Amino acid sequence: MPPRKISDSAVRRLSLYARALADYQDAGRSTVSSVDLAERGGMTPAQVRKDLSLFGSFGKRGLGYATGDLKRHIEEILGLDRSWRVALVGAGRLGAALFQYDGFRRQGFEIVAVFDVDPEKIGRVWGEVTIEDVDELEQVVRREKAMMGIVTTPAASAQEAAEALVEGGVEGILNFAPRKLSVPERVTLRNVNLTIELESLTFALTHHDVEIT
Amino acid sequence: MPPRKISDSAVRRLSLYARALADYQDAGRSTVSSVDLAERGGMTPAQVRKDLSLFGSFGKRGLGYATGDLKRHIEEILGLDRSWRVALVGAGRLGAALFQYDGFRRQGFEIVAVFDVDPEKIGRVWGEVTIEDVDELEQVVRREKAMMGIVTTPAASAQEAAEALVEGGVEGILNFAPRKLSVPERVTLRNVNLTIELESLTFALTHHDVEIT
DNA sequence: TCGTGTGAACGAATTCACAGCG
DNA sequence: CGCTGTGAATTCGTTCACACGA
Repeated sequence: MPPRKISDSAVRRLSLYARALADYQDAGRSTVSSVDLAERGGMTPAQVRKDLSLFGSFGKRGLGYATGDLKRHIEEILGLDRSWRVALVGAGRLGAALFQYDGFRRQGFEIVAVFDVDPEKIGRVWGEVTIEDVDELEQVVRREKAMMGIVTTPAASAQEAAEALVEGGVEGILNFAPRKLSVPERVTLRNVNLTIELESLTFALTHHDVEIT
Repeated sequence: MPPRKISDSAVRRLSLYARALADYQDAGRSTVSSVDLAERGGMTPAQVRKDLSLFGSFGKRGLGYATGDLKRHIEEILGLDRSWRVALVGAGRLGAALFQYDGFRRQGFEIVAVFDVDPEKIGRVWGEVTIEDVDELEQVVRREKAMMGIVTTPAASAQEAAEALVEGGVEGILNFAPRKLSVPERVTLRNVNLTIELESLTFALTHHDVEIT
């Protein structure tokens, strides 16, 4: 039922729908229309319907979508109907912030291992996990069966971290280091570059007259 | 010389070019081709040339682009040839991580005020700034002439934070709260949603056979 | 009637391909 | 020759508009 190919932006919109549906559910709405979802997420109703129709026919004509039903469908599509074991490389401030971030746990992301190079940090206990030496990364990741890795190391060590994660068997990496990583084809890579986000703002403020699409 | 309109992705690529150029400069390369820049940033040479040509003719045929020159041009285009005063709302872990983040300072982003609601945190000193009460936000932001704001509050207080920032006179907001913010037309808004980044990964891992474009 | 689902139309962004200049 | 700059071609994503079913 999923299509052969899909745009990343469509996938991200699914996440937005899931969140909006959770809110509607909390508000006691048993049914929502594509118009509802659209204004909630800042897109058009047609886009909502198109996105959803890629995966099936979840709505009822004249009525809309059943809130809980659609939410479950989307969560299943996104793979959120299970928990995900995650390894975190880099126990700096950003790593700590992500480790604590409640939104992750709530969506079923479980950080099962944390790594750093700093002897000062190795051995410290964060909640249920003990910070381990990156030298142990591959074997620990394999032992803990982590499927995804998050890289918050400095740029210089990010590639090394990624390679160890791949060796350990992760299938996806979320990279916060400002550096292009090379990973095998089979491993999915997503980058978050905080500097670029701010620079996209400065461009807009520097060129108020330019429309950014 | 800037076009009437430009895609956000093109702007973000400019940031990537700037970083790549800095690296080439450090490596002593006085000239780079669109092919060099492309493989460094994971795009095509044609795209690099198209992006740059939107803002001028910076290259020499048969030679390529002068590294330092092009870097300066791009930094000017992005507005990085000056410093930016930034207000940070939310002194939690993520706020702390961003406050410390060296990449920001290096690009000329200066966090000149930090706010929180927690009486425990208010009054604490972070480097050069003292954490202040969000009640003071508007006047402090105005006094400090902050042009941009970063929101790292919980979702529930994010809209309020954004409104106070706008009242204080900021022209751009970078929002990390998982919540759609409404701001006046003239204010530029960028969102970073960490959960969506991870969910975009879980989708990919759940549908290995689906090509994500 | 209301709102979905979807082929068709549109528009935007990327890639092609080559003329032109150093 | 090598590589840029750019119109033309193409691909991709979004929006339109309406048939259809509840």
